[in-house]
Amino acid sequence: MAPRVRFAPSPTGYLHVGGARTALFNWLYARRHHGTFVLRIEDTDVERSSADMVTGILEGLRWLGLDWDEGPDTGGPYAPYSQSERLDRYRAAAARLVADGHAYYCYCTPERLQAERETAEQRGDAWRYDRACLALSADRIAELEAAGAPKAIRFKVPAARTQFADAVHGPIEFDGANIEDFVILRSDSHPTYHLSVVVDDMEMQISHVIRGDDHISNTPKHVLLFQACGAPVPQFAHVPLILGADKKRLSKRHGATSVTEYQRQGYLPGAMVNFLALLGWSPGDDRELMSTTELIERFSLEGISGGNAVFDTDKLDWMNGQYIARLPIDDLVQAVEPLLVEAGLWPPPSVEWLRRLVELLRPRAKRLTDFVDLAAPYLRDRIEYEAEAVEKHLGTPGLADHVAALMSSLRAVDPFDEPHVEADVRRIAADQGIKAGTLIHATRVAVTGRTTSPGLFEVLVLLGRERTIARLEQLLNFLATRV
RNA sequence: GCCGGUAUCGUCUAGGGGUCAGGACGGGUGGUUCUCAGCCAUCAAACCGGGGUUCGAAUCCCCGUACCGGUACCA
Repeated sequence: MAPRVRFAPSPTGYLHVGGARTALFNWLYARRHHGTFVLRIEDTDVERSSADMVTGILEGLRWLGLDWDEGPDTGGPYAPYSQSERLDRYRAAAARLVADGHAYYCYCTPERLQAERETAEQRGDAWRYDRACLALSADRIAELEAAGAPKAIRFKVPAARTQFADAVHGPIEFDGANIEDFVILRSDSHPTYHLSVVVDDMEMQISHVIRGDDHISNTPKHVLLFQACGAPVPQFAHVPLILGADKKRLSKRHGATSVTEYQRQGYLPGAMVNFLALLGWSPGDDRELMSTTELIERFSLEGISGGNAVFDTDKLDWMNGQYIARLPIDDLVQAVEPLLVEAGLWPPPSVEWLRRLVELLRPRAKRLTDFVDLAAPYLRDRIEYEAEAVEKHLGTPGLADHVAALMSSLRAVDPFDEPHVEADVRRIAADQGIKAGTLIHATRVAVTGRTTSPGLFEVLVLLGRERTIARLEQLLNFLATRV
């Protein structure tokens, strides 16, 4: 049977890279096995959830190319896909559990529970709910009801051991004695996470639950709930967490954590997906650069590592550079264009010209945003000389004469292409009795203001004769004022 | 504290009773060259510790340690 998996983010924040990876693993699994990828919004925490966050999460997933078959916007056979619209189902399920004897009403006040925990803590003990309300007499219950006491519903955890098979960790077992009678329905009649996930996974026929490692200790509760509801228990796969460089859970302190932020910083979605896929998963061989199609073909739950993984920005940068290098040139130009516009580096002389510029700059860029700085000298009229460039390359005695010689020679070069321009520059250097490198470096400063650039002859040809000469002239003026 | 998980180069990982313990990022060195980047070559770099089992353990078992997660009327 085709698997049904789901990604169930809670819209209490943006799409975190950890969440994105969980979504990716689910998506890859669904696509690999021709199953269904369901997107469900877990917004039972009304206080902390917001519609904007939902929008942001959907946008992040779309940017990564993770499309869902059923979800809050697309609908599907098990709609609605937002938990806030499914509250009646949770209440019904909770009532059923009470009726079946799997759950019971609890009138304990949060204050009392809190106090118990604190005193236990002081003794150094763990405190689990003492089942006070399980033993309530009928009279007492009537009394509480008459007084209108608020009541929650707790699940009656059996004493037996609960076991489940985890696709990445193998068999995991918990002793019922270590699991307290957890609340499934709050006194305000909103479900807790445990109830809502299970009810939804059950109703939505989810076959595989692929989620973060941090849910392992919740899983026995969920297994118990599935069983109490008489539903089949899905296959679980708990994927390790993503850590920062200091091995702490990845957070704002470590830099960007939201996928939107990575998008803004100039990472390509393909690179992001490839990188995330390799964080905690391996195809089993040495392949690193894989297209989404390949990822789908090779993905398996067995390939997921058991241990947490550190998010290595250096490797992401490398990978992004690889994707930039392989992107079809027109796509790359299109991606860079808005950044240049935004930076006021617009318009270029022509589309072909811009394409050539991007081609020259491409191997030097790790992120799309790098193009802005890289391209700046070519898209501005005035060249500003960097101090280091002046110091290193403009101090040659008699440089003005050499530059003047080059300038007049360049006026006559025909055609103005790389081989001819190169031959010309080298000839002038020889005529002037200086090393070609000296003239090349000075010319580079003239046309870019910098010490580094793509190959000089390519740059000169890109700029064209007129602009090259204008910039050499600007250099001459600069040299004149400096003496 | 208790419960659960994890442990191979700095990082992501492959492998798995006998291997030169492989790859990638990052780092070093060299080559290409007008610079930078890229590309190519090359080097350094790891099986958490202790006990078993075994002819042989990094691999299997036990213990310990470290790290991570959970321990809510959050998700």
